[in-house]
Amino acid sequence: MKKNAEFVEKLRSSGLRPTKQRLKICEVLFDREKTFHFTVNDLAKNISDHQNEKISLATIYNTIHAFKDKGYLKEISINSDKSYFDTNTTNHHHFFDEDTNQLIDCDHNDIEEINIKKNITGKKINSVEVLVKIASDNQNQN
Amino acid sequence: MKKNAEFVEKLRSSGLRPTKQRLKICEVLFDREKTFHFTVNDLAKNISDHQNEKISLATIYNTIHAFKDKGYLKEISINSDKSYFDTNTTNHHHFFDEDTNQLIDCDHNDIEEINIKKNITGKKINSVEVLVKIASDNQNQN
DNA sequence: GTGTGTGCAAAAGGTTTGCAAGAAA
DNA sequence: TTTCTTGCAAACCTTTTGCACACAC
Repeated sequence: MKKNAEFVEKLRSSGLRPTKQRLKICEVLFDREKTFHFTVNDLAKNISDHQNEKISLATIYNTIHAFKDKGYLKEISINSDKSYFDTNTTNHHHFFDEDTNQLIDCDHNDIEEINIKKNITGKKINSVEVLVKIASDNQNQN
Repeated sequence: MKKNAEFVEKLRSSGLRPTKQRLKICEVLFDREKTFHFTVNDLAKNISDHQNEKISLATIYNTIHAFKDKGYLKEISINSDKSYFDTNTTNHHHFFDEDTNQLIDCDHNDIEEINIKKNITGKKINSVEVLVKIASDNQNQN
C-alpha cells in the first residue's frame, strides 16, 4: 500500500500542487498491484462509486493530461470513440478484446523484438506499439 | 485509370446500389495509384474542394461504413479524436508522423514476423497491428 | 411501386474551454 | 497576496439518428 506522503512527493517533484483531488486520483490509479487500463469515464465512475466522492470531469481530464505529460500514464493507441490510458508506462503491448472492449497487457517478453527495416528520412522513432485484437473463438464474428 | 463501370460492378456485386454519390466516393478513394489514408473530414473536403460537389456528411459516413463492412477499407487503430481509414486492405502496418498527423504505410516485409507467445484462453487473434510513431529528428520540427 | 439511399438538422457522446470561486504556497 | 486549481456550464467536434424526399430497379 502506497502512502499518501509518496504521492505528495511525486506531485511536488513534478511541479504539481498536491491537492485533495489529485491525491485521490493518485490513490485510485497508483495504489494497486496490477496495472490499470481505463477511460476517463471509468475513472470518474470508480471515484464516485467506490470512493464516494465527486471530482468534476474537467479536473479529471486536467489531471490525467498532466500525469500523461509527466510520464505517469501512457495513452494507448486504439481506435475507439474514447481514449484509453494505462498506468503501466513501461515498453509493452496490448491485447484488445473486441467482445468486451477490455485491454490486456502483453509483456515485452511475449512479443519478439520488432525490427523495422524501413527508415523515414529525418524522422526518429518515438515508439512502437503492437495491438493484438482478439475475440471469442466460437462466436460468429467477421 | 479505373473506369466507372468497374465501380458500378464492384458496388453491385456487394449488394450496394451504384448511386451517384457512391460512385464519386469510389472515384476519389480507389481511382489512384497510391493508397489513401484519410479521415471522413479529409474525404468530404476533397469532394467539395477538388470535385466541386457536395455530398452530405451522413451519406459519406454511411458509405464509408458500408465499404469498411465489405472489406474495401480498413480502419486504422490510432489514438485520435477522429477515425482514420486506409484504402490499402492488405496486411500491413503504419508509421504515424506526430509532427504532421500523417500516416505512412509500412509494408508487411518491412517488419519481421511478429510472434506472439502469450495466449488468451478461448480467444482467437483477429489482427495484429503495429503502429510506429515518428517525429522530427532535431528538436524543432517542421 | 417498392425498397434503398440521400440529406438536412437535431442529437449524442467525449473532450475542451472560459471564467469565477476556492485552495495552496 | 499571488498563483495555481477546481468545477460548472457552455462550447466544440466527430459521429449517429430520425425522417421526409428522391432515386434505383
